[in-house]
Amino acid sequence: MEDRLDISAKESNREVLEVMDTPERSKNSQISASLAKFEDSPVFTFLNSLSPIKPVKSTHITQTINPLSFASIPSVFTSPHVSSIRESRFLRRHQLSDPSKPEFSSDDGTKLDANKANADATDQMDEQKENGDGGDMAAEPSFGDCSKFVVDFAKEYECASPNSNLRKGCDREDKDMADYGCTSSALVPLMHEHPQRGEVNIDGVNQTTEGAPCDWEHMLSDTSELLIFESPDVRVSFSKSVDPGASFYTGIKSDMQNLHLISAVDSGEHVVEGNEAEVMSTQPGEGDEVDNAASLNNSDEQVDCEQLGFYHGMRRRCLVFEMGGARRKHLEENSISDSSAWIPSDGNMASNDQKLVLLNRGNESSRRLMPGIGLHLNALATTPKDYNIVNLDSSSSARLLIGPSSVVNLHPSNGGQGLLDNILVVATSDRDVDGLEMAVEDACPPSATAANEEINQSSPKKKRRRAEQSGEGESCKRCNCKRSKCLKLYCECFAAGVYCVEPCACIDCFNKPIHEETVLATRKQIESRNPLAFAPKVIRGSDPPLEIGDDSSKTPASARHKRGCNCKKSGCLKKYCECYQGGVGCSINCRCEGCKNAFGRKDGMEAEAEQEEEEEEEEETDASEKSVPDKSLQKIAMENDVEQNMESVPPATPLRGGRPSAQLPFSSKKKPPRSSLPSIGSSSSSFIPRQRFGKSSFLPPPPKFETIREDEIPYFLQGEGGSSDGGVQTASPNRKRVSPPHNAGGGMSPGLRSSRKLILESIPSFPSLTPNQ
DNA sequence: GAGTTTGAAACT
DNA sequence: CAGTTTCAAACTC
Repeated sequence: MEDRLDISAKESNREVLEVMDTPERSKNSQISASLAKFEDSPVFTFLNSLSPIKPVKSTHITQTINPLSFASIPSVFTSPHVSSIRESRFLRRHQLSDPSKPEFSSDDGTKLDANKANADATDQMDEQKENGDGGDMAAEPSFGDCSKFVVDFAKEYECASPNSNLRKGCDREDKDMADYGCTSSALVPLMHEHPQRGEVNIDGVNQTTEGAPCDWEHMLSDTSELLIFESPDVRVSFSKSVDPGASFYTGIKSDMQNLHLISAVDSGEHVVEGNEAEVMSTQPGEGDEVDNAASLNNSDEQVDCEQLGFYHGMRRRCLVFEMGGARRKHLEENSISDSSAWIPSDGNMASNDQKLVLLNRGNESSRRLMPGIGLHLNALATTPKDYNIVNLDSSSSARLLIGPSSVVNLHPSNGGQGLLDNILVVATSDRDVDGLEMAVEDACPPSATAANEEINQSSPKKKRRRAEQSGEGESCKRCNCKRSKCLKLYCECFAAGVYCVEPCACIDCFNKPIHEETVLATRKQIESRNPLAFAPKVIRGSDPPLEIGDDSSKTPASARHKRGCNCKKSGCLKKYCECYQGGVGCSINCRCEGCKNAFGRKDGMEAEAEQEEEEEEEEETDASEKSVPDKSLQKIAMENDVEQNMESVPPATPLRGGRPSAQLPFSSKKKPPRSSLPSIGSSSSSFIPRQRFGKSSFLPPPPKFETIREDEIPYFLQGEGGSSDGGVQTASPNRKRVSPPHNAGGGMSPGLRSSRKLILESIPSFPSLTPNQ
């Protein structure tokens, strides 16, 4: 009895002494006295009799208690229920706990807090002692303290740290991490470093720092894992009550944590993250983003921060037309910075990849915005489903399928580059992403294909050769506007939604960040006139061309120019033709005459067209068409031969080779009722390859325009497109014939091609979609 | 590199 | 909405 009381009293004193001083001592003495009295009380005696633990010396206590504590622990780890309880406790503590143990954390702590914390701890211990429950109870509380530590630390930093605001960001994250130590392993060491701490806990439970520490460490380690693995709730709760931004990031973080869980070796990290999440969740505003971003990866936080800063510093060439995009952009930036940070750091490739993916996913899920059409650049082209993690093998080649159109291989060796590519790809698929592209590579146009190609060409200079080679440079917009001030769609840059850059030879250019307002205003104006003005011009259906036309095979991936061309003389065999330029075949939307598009002629050409056309148009087209087109075709054919094959696309050259006779008929005059638009349902399979290899598949012109998958088109856009298309179609002579009903598709989006679409739809492209049927 | 051709965009 | 003009890219030489 005596010993025990003494011990406890000493410990209490010690604790208090550590923090406070004289006043506490007197208090302690008083406490001791009171305890002595209490000792004599019948209740105490009774309790003692009940308690399996006998008042023994500290050494004994240690021995006895450890086992007990362990006994309790296992249950905790194994039982979800228990864990949940623990979680609740964790949370509760979090709420109730005072900012505590500053002494352990760092200099930031305040004395008062420390005292308070110690006092609490002492009290707690006393209570435990009084309860006479030296076994599980004792262990539990102490254990709770551990978690409490974590939480408190976090909280402390959040609330108590004088610098909290100022230090938001890298420093802070860094420090927090370090101080908290929050990895399980770190946490334990912390205790070691502060014997007092150990005493505190020990008092009620396990007295010494000897021997126990190991167990503790182990225990804590497990605990940390528990917290992370079994307490998703905790993380979630963290994000609550936070500003949206913070929540958002936290959420992402959670995801990331999950990912980490999968691959991470160090469980401790999770604990840290948990705390981190909490901390971050409480931070308001912009800081959150920064902090979160910085802390996306504990191990990389520092780097991330740097990266972040770096990235923020980067100039964004893309036009930001929508706020929604802005945020997303932010995220992407983060992702990029993270990834870039990872690149150098290497070892984390795997995790990095994962993170990258997560980020993207997070973006998509949380901010899938389909704002204005204007952002066509990327936004329209992306779909969550498109973000697939094909393979996250860090060791060999992590393969990420990011974005609708591209599959990128991340070879460790390739490392940075690969990652970058991925990022770029992602960017490509995302609306705001152009910013990324720009940042990394100047101003590559949205077209996924082009982007990929460009990107692959490590040298930025390569992009510029647009003038040199028609085929390639296109991806990067470089205008040469003289009179439009680059504020009209004439300007490729502007049309692409990017700012003009150095390589541009434009005169009097207003399409620069400096004139952002002007640009935005102009853009708005244009959009008001034509909502689809900035929308992707090419819609890529994922399914194989459903078009039945003879030349159907020609059209790769059933992609179509949204509006269709209006070529009269080029035979759709030159870049004058937008369809051709976009690497897609002409469709019913086209009003072209004498279409010879190597990628696919107008649909209608087939049946009806042929008949009528034969009659009407043989004359005109023959001569002219053949002359020019032939060259083009030949060229195309060659190109196709070389590069094609990537897709299942039928042999290039379809057009001429396919049916010369048909050509004539093509003349624009009549279009078959069928619509050439790709079916909505589409397996991205065909699509992806195409994208990935860009021009490879069909050849010549790398798509000049950004493309979007039809199924990805937002409703409003579809409607728009449909109407607009329809409008155009109806407007054109050809169209009139067809005049597809907007809603012909039935439930389908209004805009898409009617009749054909209907048919296509009936054929389930996606399993997921069909289930209903 | 200059000039021509072409078709989209813009305008009336 | 049709016709015309403007524009800049694509193309040719």
